[in-house]
Amino acid sequence: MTINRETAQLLERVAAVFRVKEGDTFRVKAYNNAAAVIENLGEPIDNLWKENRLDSVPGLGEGIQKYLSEYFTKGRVRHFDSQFKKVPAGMFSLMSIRGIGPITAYKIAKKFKLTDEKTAIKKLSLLIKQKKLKNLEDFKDKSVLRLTKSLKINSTGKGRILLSEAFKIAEEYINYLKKSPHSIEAEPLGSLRRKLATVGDIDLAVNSNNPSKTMEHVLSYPNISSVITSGEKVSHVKLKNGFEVDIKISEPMGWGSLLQHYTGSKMHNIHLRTIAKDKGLSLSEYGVKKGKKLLRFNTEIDFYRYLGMQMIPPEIREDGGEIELAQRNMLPTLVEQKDIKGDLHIHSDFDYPSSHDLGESTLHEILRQAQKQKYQYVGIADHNPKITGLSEKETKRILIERKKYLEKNFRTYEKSVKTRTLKLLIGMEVDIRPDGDLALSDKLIDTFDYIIVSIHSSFEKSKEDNTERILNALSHPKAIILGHPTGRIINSREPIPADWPKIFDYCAKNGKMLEINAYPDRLDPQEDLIKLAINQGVRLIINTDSHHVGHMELMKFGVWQAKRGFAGKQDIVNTRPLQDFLRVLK
DNA sequence: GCCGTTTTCGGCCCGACTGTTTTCAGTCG
Repeated sequence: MTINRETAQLLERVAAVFRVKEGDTFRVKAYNNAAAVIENLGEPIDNLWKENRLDSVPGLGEGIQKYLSEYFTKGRVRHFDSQFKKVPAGMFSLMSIRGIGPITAYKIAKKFKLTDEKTAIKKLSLLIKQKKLKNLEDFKDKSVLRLTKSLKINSTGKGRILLSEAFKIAEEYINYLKKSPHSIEAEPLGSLRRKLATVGDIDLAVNSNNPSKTMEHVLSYPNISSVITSGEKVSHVKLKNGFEVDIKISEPMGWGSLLQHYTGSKMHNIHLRTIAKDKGLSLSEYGVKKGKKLLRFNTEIDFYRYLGMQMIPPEIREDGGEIELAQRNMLPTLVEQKDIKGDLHIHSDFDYPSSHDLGESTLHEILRQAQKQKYQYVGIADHNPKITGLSEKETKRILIERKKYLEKNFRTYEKSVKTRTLKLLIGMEVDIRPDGDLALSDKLIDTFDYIIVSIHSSFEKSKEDNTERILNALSHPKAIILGHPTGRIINSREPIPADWPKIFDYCAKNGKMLEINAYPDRLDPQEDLIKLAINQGVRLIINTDSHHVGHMELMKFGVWQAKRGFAGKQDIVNTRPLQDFLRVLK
């Protein structure tokens, strides 16, 4: 569990205790809100604490900040522990089941003395089998049935998944939805539409002239394994692959409002509502209420205009300053996929004793794909040869052979397609070693057009050490790109700590580029760091880190990540045409 | 507990769906 999830869960639990033990629902809301904010943070919350930046997070006030400090220092919070003593611990695991909130969880856990988190769900299943749950007032047959269903789903349910995975599932469903004669259009909603690196539930919307017929179509999707809830406007289903999908239906008149409302984020919408309220308006998924009159909106542009601001692109609707900019008509024009003119981080299938994994596609395949994507330049950046067991002389021989291989294949490619519209750059991705040295001698590095420097080992080093390592690596004149800067692997490796403002300052002053790595389980760096880098004047480059020709199409994920960091075309170096780009490279 | 270009007190987003109910509480997003 990541530190952000762990911290969010702690606060959610405190909120749950307050919910069942006290009447103050606003305090509950404050804790839940703080939990949500932490969960969606772009960087580890304990990093913020270490740097005394907790007060920069909206939703964390004096009180919760104090508790968090105690938590990170001592590993526990006295005040929280005393709250937890008031309830049977089993209630917390029960809350992970859909349909069970704090109140139901408490009721069940108390009645049946479920004091152990680890066994509570198992015991609940047993109680249902033994038909003992009906002993609980309010719990009639239908409730038990619903619970049984949820429990079954719970055991096979999945957590947050990669954007790329959610995207694929959503795309298939959307294609199906569009086939209904009554549907006009279908779109993703929520974090999927905002292009968050990970997605919890998949939410979709259909614009329809005949909602009831369309809902029938929605529920007839062949990949559904069970319908969890279904109403006339909203249904929630579970697919055969285990993923849950929410589908909302709107008539054309209210399409813009629905799309806007369910795209969120929650914090973005709450901020909009406070603005609306000041104008005497009230917002909902149906539109804007002015007194008793409901104003509906066909498009999101109309909706935002009515509130007195520019249309805000979904990718930046996180209440991270976008609303204030939109009100002043100062939103940046964000970078688009069509702006990208090259990709400098591609691994080829040239076979040699490499320090890390080789690519799987030939140069011809890579070049063909690059042309398909209308690129003007392509950079091959294989990993450096391994450092143990190879003499400098052998390494040199490998690199010469590789260069010959790439150049020769490039020439035969040009001949075969009879065009010269593509420029090949020969680079290399060179490891930043634990001590900050590069894994290739200066002399050999000089033979490349450019190198990308990346950390591939010793991820546990301190913030100071990492900062030194990176600055040292970037000091080489050919080291112009810092590859996957934080090294995070989503759901498996945390980003490394480093003094990013200091590193960005160095990059800005020395023309070094920060890579936005488009590979879906990296999407590195996170949006907050992209924002910071742009503010410090750092040049960015979006690369795919392709190890297969198919990966080159993942560029869109990097573009979306850049957008989430408020990046405009001018901030991204590989939007520049070839000659311009080559000047920057020098 | 959080928050403030009317406020350091007094507000705190809004609605669908479900189950068990004749008006609502709990849960979810």
